Amino acid sequence: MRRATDAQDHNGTVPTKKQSQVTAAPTRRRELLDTAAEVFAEQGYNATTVRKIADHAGMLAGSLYYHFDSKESMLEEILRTFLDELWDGYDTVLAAELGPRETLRALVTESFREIDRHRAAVAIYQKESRHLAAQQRFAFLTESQRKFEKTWLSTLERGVAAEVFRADLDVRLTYRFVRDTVWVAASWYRPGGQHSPEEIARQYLSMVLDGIAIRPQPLT
Amino acid sequence: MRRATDAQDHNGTVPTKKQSQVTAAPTRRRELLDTAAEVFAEQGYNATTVRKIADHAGMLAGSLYYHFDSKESMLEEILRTFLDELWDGYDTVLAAELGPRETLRALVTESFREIDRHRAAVAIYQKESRHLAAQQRFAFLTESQRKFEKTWLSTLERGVAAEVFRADLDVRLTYRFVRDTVWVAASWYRPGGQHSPEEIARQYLSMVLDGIAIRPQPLT
Amino acid sequence: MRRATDAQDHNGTVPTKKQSQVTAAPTRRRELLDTAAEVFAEQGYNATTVRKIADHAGMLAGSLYYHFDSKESMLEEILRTFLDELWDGYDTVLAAELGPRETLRALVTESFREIDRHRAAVAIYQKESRHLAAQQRFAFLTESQRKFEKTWLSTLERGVAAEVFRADLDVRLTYRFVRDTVWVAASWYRPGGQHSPEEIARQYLSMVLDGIAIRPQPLT
Amino acid sequence: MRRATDAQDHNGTVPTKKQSQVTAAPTRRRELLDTAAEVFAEQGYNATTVRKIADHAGMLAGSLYYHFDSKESMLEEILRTFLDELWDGYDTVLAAELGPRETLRALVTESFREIDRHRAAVAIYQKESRHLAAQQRFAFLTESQRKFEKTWLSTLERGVAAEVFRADLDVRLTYRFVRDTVWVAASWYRPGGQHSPEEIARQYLSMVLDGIAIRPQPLT
DNA sequence: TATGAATGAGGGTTCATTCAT
DNA sequence: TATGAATGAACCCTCATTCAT
Repeated sequence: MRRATDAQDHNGTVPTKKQSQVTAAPTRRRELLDTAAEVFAEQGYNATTVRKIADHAGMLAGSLYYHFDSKESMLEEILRTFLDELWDGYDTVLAAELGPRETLRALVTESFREIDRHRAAVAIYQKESRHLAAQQRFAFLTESQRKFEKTWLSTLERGVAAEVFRADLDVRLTYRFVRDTVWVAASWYRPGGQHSPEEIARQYLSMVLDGIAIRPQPLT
Repeated sequence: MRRATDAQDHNGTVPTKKQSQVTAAPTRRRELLDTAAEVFAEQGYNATTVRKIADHAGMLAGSLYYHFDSKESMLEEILRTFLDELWDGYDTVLAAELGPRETLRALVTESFREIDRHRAAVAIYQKESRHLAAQQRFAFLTESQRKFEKTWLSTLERGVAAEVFRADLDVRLTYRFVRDTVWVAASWYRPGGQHSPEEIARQYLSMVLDGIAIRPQPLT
Repeated sequence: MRRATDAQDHNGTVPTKKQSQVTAAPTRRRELLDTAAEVFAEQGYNATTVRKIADHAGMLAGSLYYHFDSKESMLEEILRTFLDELWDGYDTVLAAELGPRETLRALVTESFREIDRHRAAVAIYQKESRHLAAQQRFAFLTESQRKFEKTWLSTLERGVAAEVFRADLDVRLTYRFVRDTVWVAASWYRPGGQHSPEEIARQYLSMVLDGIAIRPQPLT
Repeated sequence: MRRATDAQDHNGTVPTKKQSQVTAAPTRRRELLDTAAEVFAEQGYNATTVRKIADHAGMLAGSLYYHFDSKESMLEEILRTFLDELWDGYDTVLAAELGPRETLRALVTESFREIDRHRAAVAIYQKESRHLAAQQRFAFLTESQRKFEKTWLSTLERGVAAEVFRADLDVRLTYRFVRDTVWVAASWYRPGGQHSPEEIARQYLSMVLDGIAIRPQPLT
């Protein structure tokens, strides 16, 4: 867990209380990162020039280097911030030690909340994480993914053991199914739309758990 | 002649439907496109240099321009070829005028077959189509997407009307759910793996239709 | 900072009519354009590499793109600036509504002054305008040429009507004769040489009007 | 006078009688050179790709290399052929040892005949000779130019001495005036137009010798 | 004689980055 | 903090040329 700059550690967990910090710097930093994330998400990391980010932020390209070491460090900070917060949420859920079905429900809901909060970051993660993972600097992505997989797989397995989830399905396949199903939503989700993250979570869970087909009425 | 031919021998022998004449030119063209698609899929279109493609093909960067107009035209041909074939398959399915449930089953199965055949192209489509669609040249992507949406939505609606699919779900949400669920598979699918496309389709359909939860045994 | 400044100090201090404010930017721009024009004129536009221009300007090739959009846009600006100034001069002459002979004299003199001021641009115009005119971007060349032709032809015709110019010559031929005769001078003219533009104009006019042959003494 | 290929010497003087030679080769060679010259003249040597020439000739770029060593050798042969023929004509004129006025008349007429015969070559010469002259390979251009200058200057000087040409003009200026005046005609001349080369020569000579102004009627 | 395919040396251009002000 | 100008590496692409067939 090398960190490019020290400043980073400081605002990793300042999401809800904004202006509380006296120094304006972290706020500006966050604004710039949000701007960058938005552009990265829309155009792709590679296709995004530093100039475009600067344009959106109303400054010149060179000026960004007063705030950040490099384009890549911006990307890193965006993804790290997102993942840190995601795991805060997940860890809280896991700490509650609910049953498998409730755990799954809670994780999915938490995921949609993160999509709501970090839509851009999630979209970036989706598109870029695979080839970024190759770089040493982004090893934390791989690590997070591993934790992620472990968390979900074990939840699913607990569910199968408890006869809450079907046993006739390939667990890895199910895992991918659930995982993708949730996260890809970031590609079309627009915060402030007609569905709240919780409402979307409810519908998704309903589909994932019970399917989209009407069940044949059993006997009656 | 490095990796190119490896990927080649696998799905390279598709010209069964196209030109029976084994003219060298089209073959070489296809080989190069397959190579390019592989690299595009792995590293992203923007991050892929023409040089890298040429390396994989065992030639120099400039030599590619004997066969193609530009890097972009390679991308275009890759996507077009894929979509053309996809719609061949879909249209055949639709022409059969099956019931909604069977149509959905057939479309999903066909989709996984396309993923099997054009994994790289699908992955590229997934990652790049959004921002490519802005360009006039790639307008066909938008058009295809529109047809796609219409096809799936109407199938789902027919199913709801026929009381085959649940009526309590937002249809657009369901559409996105099913669509994404299927296509994202391209991001992890590896042809020649332990599951055949049909087997994966079967399991996916089972999850999508009936959910992953065990149904509370009625009566007993 | 090699040759650029040499050529500069010579005709570089022209901004008397433009912006009195000595903002650095426009000056730099002009310096670079003068450098580029010099190289274009000497080696031909196509044979001139952007790197050569940069070398002459004492910078790297890429740096030119901070100031200009492209090599072509440099060419465009060079030609446009020249033609704008040329027409400023011509229009002033025409506005004076002199007789045909005086008009011709004034136009020729003005032309040599422009050659003196914009020798490089004139040389470029001479060599490249024909095939540039095909491009939409350089349509202004064709337009200027049309105005040019109209101006000269009408002056000649007025002169013929007024029995100042010979009537036994093909007017178009005469037009080309005068036009070429003047402008080709740019190919050998060197500013600061032994003849001032006005002196050259005088001699040229003498040849054009009265010929190089000694007239048979008419009776006396 | 180095020559790239031997074949060259053979068709230097075959212009009028085409198919007389048994071997078709030289004819093909000449055709290709004519094609090349046309394209060079229209688009400029540097802007002309070998492919364009080949297109015009109905073959592939590589095939030209069966006939010629290089693009540059084509250019060389085009210019050499033209200059050889030009000097044939000039030398004939000079051998006649006419008076200065008749010599000038004959040289100008001969020049227009060459323009008629080798329009493309003349245009190329006009545009490219300056920067080609720097290359060792094209030293013959400089040499020819020197001879040219000597010929014209001495003719003019003889004329001044014989009180046939005006003495009040700078001879070098007059030389350039006459020279340019004639040759630039290649830039607009179209063979087969309404004026024959001889007719154009006559009018040009009239302008050059007597001017375009009406002489003030002396006494009467 | 001509083709098809490839080479390899640039050429124009982009862009992340630097740095003096 | 931000700007303006420049760097330098890399990128896409072009093109004269080669060569086996």
